[in-house]
Amino acid sequence: MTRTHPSRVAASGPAPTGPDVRPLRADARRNYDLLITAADAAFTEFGADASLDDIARRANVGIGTLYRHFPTRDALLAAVLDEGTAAIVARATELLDAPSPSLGLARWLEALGGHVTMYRGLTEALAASYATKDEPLCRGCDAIAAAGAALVRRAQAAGELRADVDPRDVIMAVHAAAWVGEQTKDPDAPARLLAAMLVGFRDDSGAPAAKSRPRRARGRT
Amino acid sequence: MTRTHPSRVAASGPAPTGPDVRPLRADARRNYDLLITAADAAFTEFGADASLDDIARRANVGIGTLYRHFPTRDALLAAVLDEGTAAIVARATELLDAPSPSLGLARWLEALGGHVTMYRGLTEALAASYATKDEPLCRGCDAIAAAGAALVRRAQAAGELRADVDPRDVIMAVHAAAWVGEQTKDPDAPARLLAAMLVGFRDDSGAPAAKSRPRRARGRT
DNA sequence: ACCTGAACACCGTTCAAGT
DNA sequence: ACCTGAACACCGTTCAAGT
Repeated sequence: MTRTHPSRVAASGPAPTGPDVRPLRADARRNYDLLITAADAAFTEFGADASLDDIARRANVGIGTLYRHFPTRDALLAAVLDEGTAAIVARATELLDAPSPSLGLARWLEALGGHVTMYRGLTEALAASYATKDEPLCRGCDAIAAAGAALVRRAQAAGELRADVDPRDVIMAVHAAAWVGEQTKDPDAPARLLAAMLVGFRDDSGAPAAKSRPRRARGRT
Repeated sequence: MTRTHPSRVAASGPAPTGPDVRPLRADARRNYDLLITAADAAFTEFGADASLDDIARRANVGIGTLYRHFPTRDALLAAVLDEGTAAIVARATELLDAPSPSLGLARWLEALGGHVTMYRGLTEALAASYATKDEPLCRGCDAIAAAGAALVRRAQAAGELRADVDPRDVIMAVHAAAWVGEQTKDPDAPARLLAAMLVGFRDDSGAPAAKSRPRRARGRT
């Protein structure tokens, strides 16, 4: 039983409508679609770290075929998210016409929060790829970042947001709040924390200089 | 090469100084200590998801012995963190005497941020256990939560923090900022986000009602 | 009472063989 | 050109056999 995510756009059938639609052989195209559908179902049921073997099995496709189409998990995830990414970007341009800049921004951040929590564990994958560019998953990052930046700058121009706030911080705030939502049982915690950050981005009162010192540990490869 | 974490207390030798120190056979005790030492090294080098096999190998101990002493990864993690947890709690009682309540709180949150980033990936493990109680890793959670709550209430009593702020939200804010620090390359991002949240917790101006709707996905078991 | 390590289950990834 | 699935490497966990 897969419940539907609030931010899911009416699944208009799997469609590789990316900018790079080179022609595929008929069977390859069919397998691509089967994989997208199976992946969406598996990610929905098990989270962003669902078994790739299982996805291939659901799609009635050899595991090698999955790897041929999507050399990495992130590539598959990116493909599945394509529609949602496009929807978020479109929503941003809509909201640029909202009467209140800050409210328009808030609405968009709400939509973005829904998008990055489409699958359990997705926030983490997205945030990580957002940091280390050139990852396949970050294919839509620039578009989303640009869309968000436009809304942020509009709110800043209207004096409804501090001028020195980095638009990327605002987007990161949504990810952080979404992450909290995955960790805690309190369904309102993400909203409270995001609201607090937005107040902090708006008000000019000097915050106490609380620094957190993240550790730069060596990766395990 | 393992770098030293800023918040690491001078490693005064591995010591199971927990409240439940039932006597162990000499060899068992020795293995316990070897495992703690090896685990700390492995977690430092590879993060909180270091290979348990590798830890047992480093300790010159069978993998079964590791599981006998620490039935779960979280149990091992909790044991390794014991010293740090005690230090954080002690620091809180110290800071209850700080001249400025809000500054004392800020200093403590700084220390807490260091603690939860002792190993890469630790923030996530801690935050998750913080939500779902009774986990072994959350052995020190109550103590830390209580210590933080005292500092929060002191700041609230002094009017330096909004009265309706949940102390757990403040602690969660530190975790969220620490998580951001693990995702991004920008070393100042966690400090900026935490500062913003603290301003939001202090100021009374109604924030735009930006809600993020977390998804309650079914676990994979 | 405690230790050991083989055995099992599982997953990701590659690649030689097929069509 | 694309598909398949066996093969490999790796990891977590258990448990029968040992001391």
